[in-house]
Amino acid sequence: MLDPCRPDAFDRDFTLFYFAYRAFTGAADTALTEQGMGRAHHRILTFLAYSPGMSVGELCQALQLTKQAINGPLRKLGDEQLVRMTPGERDRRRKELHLTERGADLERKLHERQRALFAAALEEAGPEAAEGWRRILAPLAGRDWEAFTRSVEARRAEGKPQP
Amino acid sequence: MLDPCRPDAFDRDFTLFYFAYRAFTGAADTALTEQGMGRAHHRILTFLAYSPGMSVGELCQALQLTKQAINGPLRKLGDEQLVRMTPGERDRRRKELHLTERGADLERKLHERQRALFAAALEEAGPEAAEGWRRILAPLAGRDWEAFTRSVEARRAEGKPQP
DNA sequence: CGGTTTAGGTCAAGGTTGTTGACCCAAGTC
DNA sequence: GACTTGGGTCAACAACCTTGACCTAAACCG
Repeated sequence: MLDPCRPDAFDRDFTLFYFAYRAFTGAADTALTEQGMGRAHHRILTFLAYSPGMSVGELCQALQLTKQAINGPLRKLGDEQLVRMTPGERDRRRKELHLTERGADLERKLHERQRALFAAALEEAGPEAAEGWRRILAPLAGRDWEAFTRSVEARRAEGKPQP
Repeated sequence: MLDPCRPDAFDRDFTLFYFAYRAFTGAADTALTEQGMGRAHHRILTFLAYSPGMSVGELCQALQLTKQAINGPLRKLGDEQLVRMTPGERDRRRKELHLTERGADLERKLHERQRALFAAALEEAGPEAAEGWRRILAPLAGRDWEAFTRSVEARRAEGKPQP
């Protein structure tokens, strides 16, 4: 099954990956540009939608950006009432970040099309398609992804008991 | 099957997408940085591996970059004997771009790990995983991808008869 | 308690990477 | 011969991110 010399089929997958990612982010980016925002804002919204309650530092680590780079976009999102920042209960130095109603709405709007495309692919190709996608991407994403999801679930587990 | 309000499962997929893409490009980028190259060089190699014979203009369109932005990286790749540029047969204004042996070697090295991960996922999850991956990504990639693959196949069909 | 570490914010300088705009040549088209 | 097109080049500029230094407030610790 494995051609050791050159499994050329993958060349196509690599360019497909590139196109898909660019379309994925590009659509949201152009929508945001009209509101004076960009890639960074998009990413923050995406991450907070999946993982509410992150701190600034965790966000920096997840996005691999410095705090200086994050500060501008994050402040703008706060000013626009899209992200709420509350001091942590146990450690008030931490800022816990959450989407506001408006922020969640915007995130939904940004990914409306992508969700629809995902859903359509599931309808057409069945849930195995989504499973296949995850089984390919997760190994590609590697340790960073594992660490990230672990931290997300830890936060979730911790938040549930005392809401 | 479709929750119209918020099919929240996809939030996770979106962050996974981000991590996977970053890991995918990041690995190659760091490898290239040591040789004074970067993202753009990586993309050019990837695209030429899948689609040999592209012209400079087609490459610009595929990568959505201006000719000024492409010129530097492309020249460097030529200087390093990684890419060969030959005037087109029918239209000598066009430059037809191909990987050299060394270029193909480098591309293989850059994607070695990704190929292995793909292959491992196929071993483990079966070919449906790769099919699922493509059935999700292709709709996401949209028209640009369709147009691109069409042009690639047209070039292939044209090149075959008279090599 | 007082010293040290940690989370976060801010200012400044610098680099990389891309853009637009103008101008050029050589090769094709009419 | 006039015009268009593929490609190259120079220059100015903008977006974005980096490093590095310095600051506050809160937490930790002997």
